[in-house]
Amino acid sequence: MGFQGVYYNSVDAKGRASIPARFREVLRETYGDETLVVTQDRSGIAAYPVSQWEKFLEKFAQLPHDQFREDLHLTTVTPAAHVTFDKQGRIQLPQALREYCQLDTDGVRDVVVVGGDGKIQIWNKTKYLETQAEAERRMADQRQKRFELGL
Amino acid sequence: MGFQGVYYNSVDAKGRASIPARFREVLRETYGDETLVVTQDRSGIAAYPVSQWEKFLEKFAQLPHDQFREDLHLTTVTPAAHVTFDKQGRIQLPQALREYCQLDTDGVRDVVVVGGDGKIQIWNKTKYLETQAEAERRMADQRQKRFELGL
DNA sequence: CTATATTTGCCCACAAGGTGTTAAATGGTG
DNA sequence: CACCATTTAACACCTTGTGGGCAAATATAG
Repeated sequence: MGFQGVYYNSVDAKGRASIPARFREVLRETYGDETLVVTQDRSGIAAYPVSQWEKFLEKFAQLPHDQFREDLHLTTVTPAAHVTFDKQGRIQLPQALREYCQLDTDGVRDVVVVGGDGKIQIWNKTKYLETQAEAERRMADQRQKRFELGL
Repeated sequence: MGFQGVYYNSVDAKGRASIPARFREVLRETYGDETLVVTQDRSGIAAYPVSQWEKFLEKFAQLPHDQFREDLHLTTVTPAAHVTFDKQGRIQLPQALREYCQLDTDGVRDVVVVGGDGKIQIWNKTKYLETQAEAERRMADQRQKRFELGL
């Protein structure tokens, strides 16, 4: 099983984020990795097992040199950083990424760590709740579709 | 017969909720499951027998990558957690879900556990009563429809 | 190039949260 | 009213997250 679940955590004054023990376990056991690659992702941070990230890089290298590749390079490849865990299971988030998802700024410390298969996402909690609320509002009109899926 | 009935229960200080013995029985005998998958559902928590949840996931995987799928992923797939019963028939509700349905916060402990076919719903009791009252108000205008159904 | 500040990593200790068990309370049923 | 099933309370134990101190590394200023 991949990364699964939503966890409310916080970053400390030094910009360290705790990654749920469960996720660390999956990282080791499913991916055999000890390291994550963190980068930007739709106003949040995405963290990938290194092995997965490397697979992505190979595909990326094959891309034709067009606008898409350039944009992807700028937004995703360039800001990426390899991070390792300290003894307490925390990773150090690069300052650039913290700024990018408006952490840090005036005492914002609450983050939401979300597992989505193959990757871990780290959100500014406020942003997460807003995004979620919007999605929910849109979903309200889709009861029939939900029902058809067995929910 | 599926899950049926309304039960007023409570969550303990650590966020565990008792699931009615009747429901546990149905879970075992009708679905052959020992585990539930809990997730968000319209400001409450929905709990599905794992087997049902897996069927849903298969259908979900087939969906085209559009807005609806993304919203469903964010609100339903992502926050899901597998939970098992302890000796007393309780399940541990993840913190994120408790917060989502405003449990826990300032000593709110009362929940309503409702059976709806194929799933179990867990509501904040206050919210449940409000929702119920609204539904009843809307129903007042539907006497004809009710009559046609033989009520 | 040296001195001073800032960041980063490492370690410890504490607090909060989760798990399991036992015992008491509650509520339905005969 | 008494019995039984079931839920709730209380407790101890373990895991996990969080904050702080300190030293090494890096950056900044003199």
